[in-house]
Amino acid sequence: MTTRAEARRQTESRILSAARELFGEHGFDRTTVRMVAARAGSDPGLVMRYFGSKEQLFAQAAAIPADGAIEGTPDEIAAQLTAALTEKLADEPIAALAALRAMFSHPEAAGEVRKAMTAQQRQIADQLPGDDALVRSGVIGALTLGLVVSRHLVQLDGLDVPPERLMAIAGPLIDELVTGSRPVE
Amino acid sequence: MTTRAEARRQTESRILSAARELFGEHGFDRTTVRMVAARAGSDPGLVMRYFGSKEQLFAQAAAIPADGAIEGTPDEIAAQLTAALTEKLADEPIAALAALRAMFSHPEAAGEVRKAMTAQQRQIADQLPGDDALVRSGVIGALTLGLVVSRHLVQLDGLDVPPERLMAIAGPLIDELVTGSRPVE
DNA sequence: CCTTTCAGTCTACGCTTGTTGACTGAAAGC
DNA sequence: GCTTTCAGTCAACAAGCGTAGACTGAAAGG
Repeated sequence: MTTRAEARRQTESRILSAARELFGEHGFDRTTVRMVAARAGSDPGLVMRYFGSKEQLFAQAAAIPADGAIEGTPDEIAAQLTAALTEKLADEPIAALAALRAMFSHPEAAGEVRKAMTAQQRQIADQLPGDDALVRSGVIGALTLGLVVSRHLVQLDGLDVPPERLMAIAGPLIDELVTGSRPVE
Repeated sequence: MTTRAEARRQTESRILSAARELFGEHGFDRTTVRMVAARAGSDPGLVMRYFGSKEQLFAQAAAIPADGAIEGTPDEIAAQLTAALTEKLADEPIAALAALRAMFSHPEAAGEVRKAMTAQQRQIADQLPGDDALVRSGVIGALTLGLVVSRHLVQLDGLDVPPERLMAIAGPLIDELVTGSRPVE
């Protein structure tokens, strides 16, 4: 027996999943409410009733999953950053990609991405040595973003290798950025 | 006296400029033919007649400006890459940004970006030492993309500094990627 | 059992979009 | 000077969009 409340919860959840998938695949503009409803085996009108508007549906579907706080000694920070990046390179981070996608076509979402990235970046910078810590942690963010986008979205040739091989190259860069050390000349 | 041919050239050029600006600002989907025509002081119908379709207009407006071939010894390559990145960080590369923006909402454009990046990346990899040269040159591309996007599009806090300060940090990373050297432990 | 509630469906609206084609008037060609 | 060409304008189109609201039928509640 399916109660009414339960049916509703399931439907809402199916809609949200479909929205996450489609926003991740096609971005905000090229995803229509009708597409979401169809994939969820539901109805456009129902989507509107449950989520208010396409805008609000997006806000819930593409809420940026906050990376856990990163803290500790520089060495520990480097390890955590490396682990987080490895994970992002391994399986497609749908939600994060949706957010990035949206940033480029959807002004409001851009603000969200900026806020999320800035917050994390400041938090990291506070724990790094050196007077250009904020810039360095910004470069870490840029490198991370660049790698994720280049691998998953652009599907750049050379990056189509196991995450471990990528990290063998990117890892030392992160270490260097965290500690502020210089490479051998 | 303005000849007819000259007037046409000027109009096409105005349309193309407006398209470049608007595609760069708002991406493909959120830029309408009417907006382009208005900014160019022209007419939507004329835009269609001259460029065929919005799609073709975009193709011409956001054609990715091929970076000049990069070649020489590893040291020379590193220098050229550094110079190119410095330039990209200094002034907004509108066309490239438009292409990147479009990539997130427009699958076909992603293919263009892939082609352009892949070509350059292979060309560089051929001249680098080491057996993981292709991966390293891919990471260089990712780092470049990440920095440009983070600075100009996300407008990330820490990266809002003079290009020289950024390059003081990113430059060594590129050197390291080019030569395949390891940082001091 | 009868009424109320509410998940889910269907239809249609107003609007914007890319695109087309008929029209106008001035430059080009003879 | 007369015809042809063609840059530029205007109005309208079909299609697709987000959204609203009336409707249906089964579960909930007394």
